[in-house]
Amino acid sequence: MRTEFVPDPGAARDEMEAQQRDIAAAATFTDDFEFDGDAVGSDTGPLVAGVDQAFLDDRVVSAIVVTRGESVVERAHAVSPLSIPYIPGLLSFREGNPILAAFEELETEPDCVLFDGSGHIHFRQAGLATHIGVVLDVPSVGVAKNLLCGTPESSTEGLAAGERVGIDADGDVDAPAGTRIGYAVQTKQYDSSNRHVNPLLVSPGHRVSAETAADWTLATAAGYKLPEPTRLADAHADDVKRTIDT
DNA sequence: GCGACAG
DNA sequence: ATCTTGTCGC
Repeated sequence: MRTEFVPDPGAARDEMEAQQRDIAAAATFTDDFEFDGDAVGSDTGPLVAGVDQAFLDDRVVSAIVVTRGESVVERAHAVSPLSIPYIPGLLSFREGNPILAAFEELETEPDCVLFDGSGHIHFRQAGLATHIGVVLDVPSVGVAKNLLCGTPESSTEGLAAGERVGIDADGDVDAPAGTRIGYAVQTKQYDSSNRHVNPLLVSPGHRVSAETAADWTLATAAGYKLPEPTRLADAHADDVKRTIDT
């Protein structure tokens, strides 16, 4: 674990931003290995983990669910106190350590981790998925429901399931304009209905390319908008939260 | 000064 | 993220 990159909620804002630039420099937005879509659906394929959180008053439940093909390999969670409020662009300083606490409870070593939030799609190219991915030095992907920054190369409205639209860096991103930082990914869509499903905003966290990040998302989606590992982690976090109550 | 902004 | 029942439309 890269302890020098562990987030410090007590740091000053400019120090947090400086650390994010260092993390972006240490991150890799290229593929570490070949992506095998068929293997992902196999029971002998890669271990994919989903991470999600549920909130209480001033505490947070961080849940991790590791899957391999159709089966769940392991579930883990941690309950932690929240030290700072949510600040756009500094999410990892609020939720990073709680997530790392859950990872300490995890025995499995995932081949890829799906985080709820952005990775490369970030003002300083170091969103939650990138930050934690670099700290743990594990291939990671950021899966968000809303776009933090960047500009779609074309309309992301009415995409069919399986389609993707590139998201490029703009003036809000600390990267050359036009740099491909992610994709709007349509994992689910109603074909014969008036209803619409908004695409997910996917970006590489660490050790994966933007294209592969989108591939992982589509390969682990199973009929629902969210990738299966993420859905399961979401449900697990809620279960634990209900057990604790208020 | 105003707007914009993952969870 | 969270507070929450019904309700619209496959």
